Amino acid sequence: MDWKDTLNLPQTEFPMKANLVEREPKFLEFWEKEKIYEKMLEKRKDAPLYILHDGPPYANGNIHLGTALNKILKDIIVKSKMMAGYKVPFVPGWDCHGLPIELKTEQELGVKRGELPPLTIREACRKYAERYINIQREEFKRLGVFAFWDKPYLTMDYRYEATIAREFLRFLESGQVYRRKKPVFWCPTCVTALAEAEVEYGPHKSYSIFVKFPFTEELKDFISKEYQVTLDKPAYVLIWTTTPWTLPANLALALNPDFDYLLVKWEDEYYLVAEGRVSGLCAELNKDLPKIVAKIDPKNLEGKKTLHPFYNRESLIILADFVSLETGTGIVHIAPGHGEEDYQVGLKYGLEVYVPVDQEGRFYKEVDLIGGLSIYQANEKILEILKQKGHLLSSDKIEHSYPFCWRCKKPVIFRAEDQWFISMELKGLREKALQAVEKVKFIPYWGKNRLYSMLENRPDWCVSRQRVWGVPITVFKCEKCEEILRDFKYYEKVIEIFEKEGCDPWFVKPAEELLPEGTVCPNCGHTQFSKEKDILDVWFDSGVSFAAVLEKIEELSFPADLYLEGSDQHRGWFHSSLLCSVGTRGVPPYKALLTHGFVVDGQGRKMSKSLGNVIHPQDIITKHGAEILRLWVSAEDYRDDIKISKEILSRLVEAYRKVRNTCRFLIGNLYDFDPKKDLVPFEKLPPFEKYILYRLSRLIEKVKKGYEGFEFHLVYHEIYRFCVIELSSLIIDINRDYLYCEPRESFKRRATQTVFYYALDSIVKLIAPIFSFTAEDIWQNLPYPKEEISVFLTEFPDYRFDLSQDEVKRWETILSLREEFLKALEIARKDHKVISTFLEAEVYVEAPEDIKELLKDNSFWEYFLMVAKFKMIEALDPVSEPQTFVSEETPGLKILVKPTEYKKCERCWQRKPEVGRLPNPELCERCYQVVGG
RNA sequence: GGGCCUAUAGCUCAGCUCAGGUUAGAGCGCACGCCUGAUAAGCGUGAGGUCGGAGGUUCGAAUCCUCCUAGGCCCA
Repeated sequence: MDWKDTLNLPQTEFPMKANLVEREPKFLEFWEKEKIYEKMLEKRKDAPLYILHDGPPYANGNIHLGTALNKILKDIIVKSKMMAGYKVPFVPGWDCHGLPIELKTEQELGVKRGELPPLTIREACRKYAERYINIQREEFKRLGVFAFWDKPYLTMDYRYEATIAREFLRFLESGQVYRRKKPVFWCPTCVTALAEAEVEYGPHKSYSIFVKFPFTEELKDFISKEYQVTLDKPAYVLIWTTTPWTLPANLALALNPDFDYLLVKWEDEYYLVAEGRVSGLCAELNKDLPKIVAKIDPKNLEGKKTLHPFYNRESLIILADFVSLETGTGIVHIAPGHGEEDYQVGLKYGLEVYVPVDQEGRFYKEVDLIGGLSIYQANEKILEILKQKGHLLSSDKIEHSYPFCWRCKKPVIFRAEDQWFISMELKGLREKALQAVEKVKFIPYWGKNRLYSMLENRPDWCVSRQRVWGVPITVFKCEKCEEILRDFKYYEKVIEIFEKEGCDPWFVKPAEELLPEGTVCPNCGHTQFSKEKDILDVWFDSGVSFAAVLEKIEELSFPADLYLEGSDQHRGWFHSSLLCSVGTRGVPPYKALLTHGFVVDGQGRKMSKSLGNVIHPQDIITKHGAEILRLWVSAEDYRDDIKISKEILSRLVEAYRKVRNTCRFLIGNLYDFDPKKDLVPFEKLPPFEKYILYRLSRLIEKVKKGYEGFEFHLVYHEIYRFCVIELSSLIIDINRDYLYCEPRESFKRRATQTVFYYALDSIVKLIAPIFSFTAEDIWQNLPYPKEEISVFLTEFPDYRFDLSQDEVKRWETILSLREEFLKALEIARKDHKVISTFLEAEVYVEAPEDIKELLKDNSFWEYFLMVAKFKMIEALDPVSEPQTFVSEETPGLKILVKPTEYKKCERCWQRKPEVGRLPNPELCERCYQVVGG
């Protein structure tokens, strides 16, 4: 007969193949239909709040692996915190305003800047953002992310726009905002100022010219007298520049006060250069070493003047620390209107912020010689003029790193414009921000250092943009005396309008309709006011999200427990949020900051179209399922860069199958188990089962700790390892005989099932934040009554199964002895070929005194090693028995494996002495009893 | 060019930042073998690392210091 029918084989509908790609949407549907996330929150309505505040992705384009990684990490936190007993309302957001969308929209409409009225563009931008919000929302949902998808926050919501304006006014009113001409990155193509974040660097070909600034008579005299030299030939200060077009704006020449300068004679002319550059210059200019005429202390020259190389005016000699010896002549041409450092040092010397170039990069008509030319045309013309005047020493071209506009990819320039700034100093914003950093917890710890040094060094925040898709800088100015209205009372009406209609009206209504009736200038009594035209930097929009979201939405609270973004956000959102919050509330908007790295390919290189190594989330979802993406996010240590490759994915797929299959085996063997009545109390369990449960409680401990410390890769590895070792390779393999062959109700079988029950119950909950789809799949297939309709409505297990230290040690020794026996058995099978399966083996062992005690229970070891016979004997002789295995790990341990003579029980396949001697010759005693003779 | 970070077996990670100390661990993959009552499964054994490189401190360094190389983020 076929004894198979008498066994308790596993039974389950839970499929081995997950078919994730097809089945994931069904779980998404289930979660949505059953409102699982809402129920989670409802269930924890009185639990302590945990606020993870979503950093808004830009509402443009599809999601990529970086955004997917970010949202999955957040989801793992939302779910794990919730299952650890917190209430975690997660409101997703989108950043909607800004140049990229405005440019895209113009492109789609086929128009250029300014060709359409602001409201038309704004309307189109709004539609564009909406479109991508919907796309991205679906993509995020597909990842299995739980959130308030139906009520996200959008920076273009009317109420949000009103908040942005209000928060700006707080800065204005508190005296932290000023307007000043200042060089900023300026894109002449897009005709706008750019934020630092909107500029990218790349190689660029520029001129490389050496220009002569003639000494004034006064300077000649001074040097002649002071240094006892006769300047019988023309004398010049020599400078090097890559931007000839900035020469018309030159107002000064800067020397480093710490360098020595030389007056040298080359051919028939005198030049002033830094001593440290002379030999370098000779090489570059292909000249012989010059004759040194005098060594000059730059401090003596401060305040002296040269002539401009082609205009009839002078250029002031000044001192500046930033002048270096790396390139050029050690003397820097200063144009305060066209460079940040130039501007800074210009302020110190009281230089004018002179800008002869208009918004589109053309010289103003009234500029001599080059009026009306673009800066590129001017480059050529200036070279010509310099040559003509004999003031061009050398001209060449070089390739170097240069800033480009992140949208149009064209080179940008530095150009001073009237801009609005939030001051880092006026009200001590920098100091307050630095102090606030001290109060924040950083994960990893070095984030603190990074944010700190950025705040320490950053310039004032230029918040104005000359565009329309954004929130206006709500400032009224008296048309007569130019007084700015700073008091909030002048703006209450506008804010109210914004709340109801958004900020469109600002662009079309006259000032008097936006101001409270009867407003008069507090300074001069005038009644006519003008509106500011610029809009706010988008970083300000997202920077005030704490005010628009955390403070406004009832379920949330300020400050947040956690902000979680990529490491670039130290200069982005982490930074702007901190400034906005500290500047208006005096405290940081977050208690902790968590940073992750960037997604790179298998070789650690960044993903780029040009390298052709880009992987899209969609590729992985349609091939493996979103679950694999979630595993990837959890398995990798996000503090470093996060690698992804085909090999990494295939390892994840295999790990996934292992976990799934292990759970499937547990499910299949619990089909007749009712925890209510069949559960064996821990104290009554046999030692091995107890040990496994002890290991399970250690796992639970580690996993919870892993979640708490945001170390998800440890969670992943620990759970995976537990499935492989403790479950699959140990108790499942060893106790399989009990499950299949012992009577259903037997103690041995119920004891094993008890372990399975605890293991399955724990694992399904512990993996849920990561393996969300699969945990739900398992939950829906549990063979016993479920406590909740979804695994997400449960909490992490808190079983504690303790063993004494001695008992744990004992088991560790038993397991290492087991490894020795397995080695011996494997050698007997593979090398000596005396057995083919361990079930056929007889094991004889000679043991050292200290472990004899552990090896004396023959039937335990027969069960534990799954062998036919186990026997400890006094002495084994490797000489007479050359097949004896001598342990290296455990000195004195010798093992001899022999094939058994016992016959195989046809039911349980174990070899037993009594097989053949019972009424049923095919069976062993146990099986004979079980099948009832 | 500057700031911060990373570099341990083919892959993913432990160990290492603020305590330096036995032959550097795990799982997967790979090779070989077993099983065929988890079966597009399962079990076993084995081979893989001069801890990115070079110096230094120390009786002793994957762990501390310096420099270099490669890569990432941010800035110029």
